[in-house]
Amino acid sequence: MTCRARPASFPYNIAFELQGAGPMGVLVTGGETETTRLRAERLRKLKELKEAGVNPYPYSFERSHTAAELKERYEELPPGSETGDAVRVCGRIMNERNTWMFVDVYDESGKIQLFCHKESLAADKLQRLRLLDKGDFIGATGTIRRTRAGELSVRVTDYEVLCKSLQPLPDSWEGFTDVEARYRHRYVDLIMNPQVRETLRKRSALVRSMRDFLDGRGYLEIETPVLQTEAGGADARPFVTHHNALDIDLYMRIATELHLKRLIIGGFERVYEIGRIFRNEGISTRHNPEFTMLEMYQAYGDYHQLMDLTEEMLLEIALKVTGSSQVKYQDVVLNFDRPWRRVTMREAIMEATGLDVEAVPDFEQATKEAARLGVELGDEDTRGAVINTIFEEKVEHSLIQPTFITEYPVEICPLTKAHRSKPGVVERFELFIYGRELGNGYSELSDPIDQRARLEEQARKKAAGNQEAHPLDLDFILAMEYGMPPTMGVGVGVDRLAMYLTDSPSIRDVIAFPTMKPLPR
RNA sequence: GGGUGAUUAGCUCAACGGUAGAGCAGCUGCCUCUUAAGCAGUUGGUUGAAGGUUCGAAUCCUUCAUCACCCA
Repeated sequence: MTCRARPASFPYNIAFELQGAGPMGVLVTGGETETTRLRAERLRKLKELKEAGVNPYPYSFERSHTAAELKERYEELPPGSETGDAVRVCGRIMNERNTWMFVDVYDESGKIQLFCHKESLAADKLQRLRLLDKGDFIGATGTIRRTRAGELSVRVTDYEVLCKSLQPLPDSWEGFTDVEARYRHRYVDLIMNPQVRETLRKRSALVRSMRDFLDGRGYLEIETPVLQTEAGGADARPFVTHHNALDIDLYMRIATELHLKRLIIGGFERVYEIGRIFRNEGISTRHNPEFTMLEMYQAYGDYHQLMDLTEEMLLEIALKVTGSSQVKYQDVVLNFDRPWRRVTMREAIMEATGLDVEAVPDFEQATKEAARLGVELGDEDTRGAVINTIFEEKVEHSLIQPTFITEYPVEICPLTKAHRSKPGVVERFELFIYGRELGNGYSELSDPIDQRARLEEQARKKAAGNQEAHPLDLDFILAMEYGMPPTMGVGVGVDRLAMYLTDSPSIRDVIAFPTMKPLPR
């Protein structure tokens, strides 16, 4: 049966689908394509290897050195010199020159060149090299030499195939640059673009130093539920899922806040979680539907101490990940040295627009001021919400260097303690870097009666159709009635921080497998 | 959600109403020599999908899909 003659009812199976491929290996059925041909060549070589008694998918390989270890160890070896030092190296074949005389093999640490010459490699093994392709894995035994051209090499005396690859790799000279293909086939992106591996390594270092910082100060990392009957703790739409045995809908968490506070109520004084958060919102260079956030809570502290701690932590992370407190990001240099600027929202708006929001008495006046400033409003329904929108429109984008904005309107902060001396505002800060929100912290509201009133107000908004309003989590209020000590708590966007510390323009660059809309079958 | 743009060989890109091309990869041969991929030859396409206009469409129009950027 030919592919083209295949009736529509032909049963799909993976082996058949893999026959053909569209652009960048997007699997399709049927059709004689270039990929089919390239793949068929590799299948032919695979068959020939098997016929020659070679297992192209063996079980292990005992390596003596990585490429980087050899480079370091033989740094002083002069060009043109041979040693008798036997080594065993392995990795992926990325390049071949002069009909397999020179083979570039990459392991995770870097490149090592294989030198395959008839003087040292048996004739049948030499001939069999031609059954290999770029992308295959190889393990080689040989002796160390440095070529006249100065390239550290292994003079191969024997080798074995460690994996036969069936898919052609992109052109290594022109590179693999198609953004969509890179994200959809991240494994190819990782093979071809070393920068991608470096970015993910730095992200790993970031998370590690974040943990080190908190663990070193006695914070306890505790995991809280992803599946919840109410998704609270933030203004966001949740994902809904279903539990079959219980036959109930569950929501995926949009914050870890309400559970971490329950732990404070339970007696832990320093807790944190670096956890995956899910928000059912749009996708952009700054938003992925699932992302990672640090939330940290500490008893007996307030938002002033919290700003100090946040500064200290982020400076330490920047130093550990990038080696400097001065971090180049896109067109600017971000200065993480302390102290960072702290300014109230009122002052920031006044500075940018001349408007003193303290002189704005109510919602009606606030909307008039917004209109006067050319700020378009959406579904803002309170004075505080309008002021916040004015801030977002007129100030936020200008906060390039790390800046704490403090004293938010009470209406938009249902989980925050009222300011101890100023009416209408709460003890909250948001941290802005490069014009974007990176962190959010406050003196946590601990009055159960006030908390209930604020969440009931949110629930009214939710009932009225505001899908981002907080739900009324009665168990959370019950917990709070048992008593929560004065507490400070902060959330920090790990992905956005990773963007800054790796100079990545898109959040997708710092997520190994970003969310992609599926292609039609 | 709105606007703008992109989608052509495995990869990177041309061709912009008149015969679908190049480089690299692949294949064959030669060569035991290097690093921009040794030399020579050669294969490879439902131009994202479906309609439409036209003597003729990769090119113009419509719808759809995906991605990017900007705005909300």
